[in-house]
Amino acid sequence: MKDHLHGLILDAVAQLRKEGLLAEEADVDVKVERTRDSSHGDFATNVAMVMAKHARRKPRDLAEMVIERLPSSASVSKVEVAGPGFINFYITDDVLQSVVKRIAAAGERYGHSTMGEGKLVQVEFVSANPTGPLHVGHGRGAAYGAAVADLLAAVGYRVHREYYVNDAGRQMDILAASVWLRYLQVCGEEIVFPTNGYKGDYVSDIARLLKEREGDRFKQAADDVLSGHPLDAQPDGSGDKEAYIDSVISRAKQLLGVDGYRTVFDHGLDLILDDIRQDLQEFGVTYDDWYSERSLTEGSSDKVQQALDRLESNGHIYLKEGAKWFKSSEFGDEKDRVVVRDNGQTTYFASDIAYHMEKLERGYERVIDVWGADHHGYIPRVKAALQALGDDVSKLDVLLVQFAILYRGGERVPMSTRSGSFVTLRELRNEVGNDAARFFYVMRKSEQHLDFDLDLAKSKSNENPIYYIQYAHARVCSVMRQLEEKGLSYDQKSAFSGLELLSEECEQALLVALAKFPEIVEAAALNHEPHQIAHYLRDTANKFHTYYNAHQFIVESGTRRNARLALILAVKQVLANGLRLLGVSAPESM
RNA sequence: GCGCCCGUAGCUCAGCUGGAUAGAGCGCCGCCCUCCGGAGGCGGAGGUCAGAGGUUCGAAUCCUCUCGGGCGCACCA
Repeated sequence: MKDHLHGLILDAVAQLRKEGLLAEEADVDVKVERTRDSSHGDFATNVAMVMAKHARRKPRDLAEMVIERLPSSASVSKVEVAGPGFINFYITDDVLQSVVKRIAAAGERYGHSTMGEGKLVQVEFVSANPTGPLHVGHGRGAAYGAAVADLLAAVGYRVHREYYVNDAGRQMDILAASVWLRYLQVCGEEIVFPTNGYKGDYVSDIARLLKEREGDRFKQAADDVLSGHPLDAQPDGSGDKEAYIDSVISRAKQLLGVDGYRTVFDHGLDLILDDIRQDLQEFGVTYDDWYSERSLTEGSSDKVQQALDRLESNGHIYLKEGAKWFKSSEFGDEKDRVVVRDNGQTTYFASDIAYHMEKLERGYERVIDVWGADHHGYIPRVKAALQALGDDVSKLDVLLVQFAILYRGGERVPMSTRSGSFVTLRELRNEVGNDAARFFYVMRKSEQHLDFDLDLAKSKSNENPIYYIQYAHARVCSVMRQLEEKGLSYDQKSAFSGLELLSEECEQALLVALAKFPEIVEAAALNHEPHQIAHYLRDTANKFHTYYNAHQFIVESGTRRNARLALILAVKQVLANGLRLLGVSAPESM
């Protein structure tokens, strides 16, 4: 419809030019938008105002001139000048009501489009280190990333969902060491646990399972394991927890041997990864690929080495104090970054360069990374690396997700990862349910801090937006059940022949809302803003509830009854489609 | 100190990439069930869009500065 009107306007403008009433140039941005207020018609354009200066005429006069030259259209019932010079268009009732038919025909595909033309897009999200269960912060990334991916798929992109598994690196070594030390405790050794180890109970669970599976084969005497290290951090502030844990790790590697260490390491990794995978799946979040960091260096080709070689041959690497540095400052980063440490180990950043290089090699039209906002400082260096490699940086979009803060009884719920007292995603899901969790996570703009009110999410009342929307859906279902109980049935043919009966104000408002849905989905997808869907659904549910209170659907007149039922069935369809894009269920009854 | 995000109703937030009198929800006040689920609806009060400049027909929206919050600035991941 917008495009249709846009065409009409351009025709009129062209006519004005032909008549010499308008200069040739004037490359202006003509917009056709939905009006916010129905007293302004259905659509409005700003042509007259943006061209007024050029035409040296008053906006309102120019608007009149445009209107006079507007080709006639069967879908437009009225055109008028308003306000400072807007041209308002009124759509015919026929066009307005036809949305009901479109929705019935498209069903669960209503709102979808082919705008993306099947182009490949990759969305990488969550990608939390497999050093422990997901917590509520990861949950927001999961809900947001999944919604962004689903939205892009809905508008016609081919979406590849990926989780980057950091199955290498120091954090994982710390996990392996933590598991092993707990294992030794299970074996009866007296082990003082390192301050910097992973202290969560899950580590002990993993250790017990290791004992069950492997028996005593990894057992070593506590003295051999813990003696001769630098001092661990002490309550008085002395000691160095980092140096201590690193030393413990190398002792573990030495005592267990390559194979033994790898077995312990992978035992922990696999169990945690399985847990994460299951957690996400239960949350309705699935992936096409779990991409292993380790696979970048293992196997036939070493991607990290390739990336570094490419940077080096492009002259962007230099040596300083025994380490290899990437000149990222030449590409907008605030300073240069180490890619190979003086001990010969490549850094996490080096892996990330290789990973992003590899992503682009795979031929995606767009590569989207969803990161926690605390990683924002990392963006310039990754982009710098891609640029230095000669890749097209503009293909990479990094979306940041701010933290979610939980509130219970008006009080902030304390969260601290290291102390082991964090709230896991699973705990949250169990407490408020998947639907409320998915919805609350995306109901705010992603770059906005999220106050997650646990009491509200659980409450079954009008205060809770998720119940409000789901209730609207269930209410439609309930009406249909009621219809059946009265021995009546819905007749679509009759309904479609009587759509002109949908002339009540609240019916018109609903029709407009339903017609807007595809535009909302498109905007939400392109801007990566699932919260737009959440707000739209709330608004549409409200229009439905208003309708419900004002009018009876199951009325005597068959045609009117069917027309109204057609409308509320369309509402039901749109609510279900919208909720599904957010990963939320649309219950038939509650 | 430098960089990123954010300051809109008492509270939590929208504001469609510059448009018409700034919108919701909660809370507060007052109404609405002989009727399809009251887990609902309607109305009211409540705002100097943090502040100051600028850009233009027009600014909550874009630019600059100031003030106030959050986060990040490792040879850690």
